[in-house]
Amino acid sequence: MPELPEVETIRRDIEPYIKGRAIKAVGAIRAKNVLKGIKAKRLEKALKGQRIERVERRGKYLIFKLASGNCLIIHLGMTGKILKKPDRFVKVTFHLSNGKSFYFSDIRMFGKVSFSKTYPVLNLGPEPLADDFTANRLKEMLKGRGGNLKALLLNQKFLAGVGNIYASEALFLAGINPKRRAGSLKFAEVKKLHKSLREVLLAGIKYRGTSVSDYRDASGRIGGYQHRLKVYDREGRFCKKCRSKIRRIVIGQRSTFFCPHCQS
DNA sequence: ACCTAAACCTGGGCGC
DNA sequence: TGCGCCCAGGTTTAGG
Repeated sequence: MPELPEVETIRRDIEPYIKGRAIKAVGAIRAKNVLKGIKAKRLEKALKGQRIERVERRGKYLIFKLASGNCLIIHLGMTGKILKKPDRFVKVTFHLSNGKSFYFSDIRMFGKVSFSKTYPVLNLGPEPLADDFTANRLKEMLKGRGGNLKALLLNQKFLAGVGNIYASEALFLAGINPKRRAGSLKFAEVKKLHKSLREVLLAGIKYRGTSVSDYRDASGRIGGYQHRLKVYDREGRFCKKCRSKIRRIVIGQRSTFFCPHCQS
């Protein structure tokens, strides 16, 4: 489910709700599959009494920074949610010192909850919305890459936070065919792609994420960007620019949507 | 480096 | 109603 804009929306929802509060207790229900590198008992022991200083996002990861320097790390996978009110798929419950709680819920259990004594090393590419991600930097990153461009945009070690929806949308906005070789882009195209990536991610945040199926914010509400998608999930429908039919192809086992006319 | 397939899971939608 | 497919915002691993 959640790509950079969805994770950022959740981060902004949850930080003021939990900031400065201590974790009083941790509950785990059928959570074995979502706890990575730590068992429920040890996680509770490690977190108990710790004050949450801030919530950061790196790529698609949420990093809950604790006053001790320890970190709670959550990746939402495909269907993971952070909720202020529980639903029937809650796997881990975090009870806070003020009597409130927040919940990690996940139907498919591709999400992961982990703990680190220090700030985690996540091995991710640059943050697309950071100032140091420039068109020139993207040009250098693409140089000599022989693989498929759209597949590369989904590679978190290449660029952090872009997922299947925003990759298709950015390529449409840039007018670039998803089947292109990554290293074949001319600088004018690199500049367009750079701008488009930032534009679609910022718009995704502005409209509080894309709910084509499971995504919900921390209050359980749907996002708004699904109404603004230009190509994703629009196979067979008319391109909003040129009225051609949007096509769906598969690249690297993932659905990829594009306009064959605007992205020739 | 790069590609493919499969695996991890559950639930919803659709055709029959 | 029900069964059997197919699909899904992600990541990892194995093998070629």
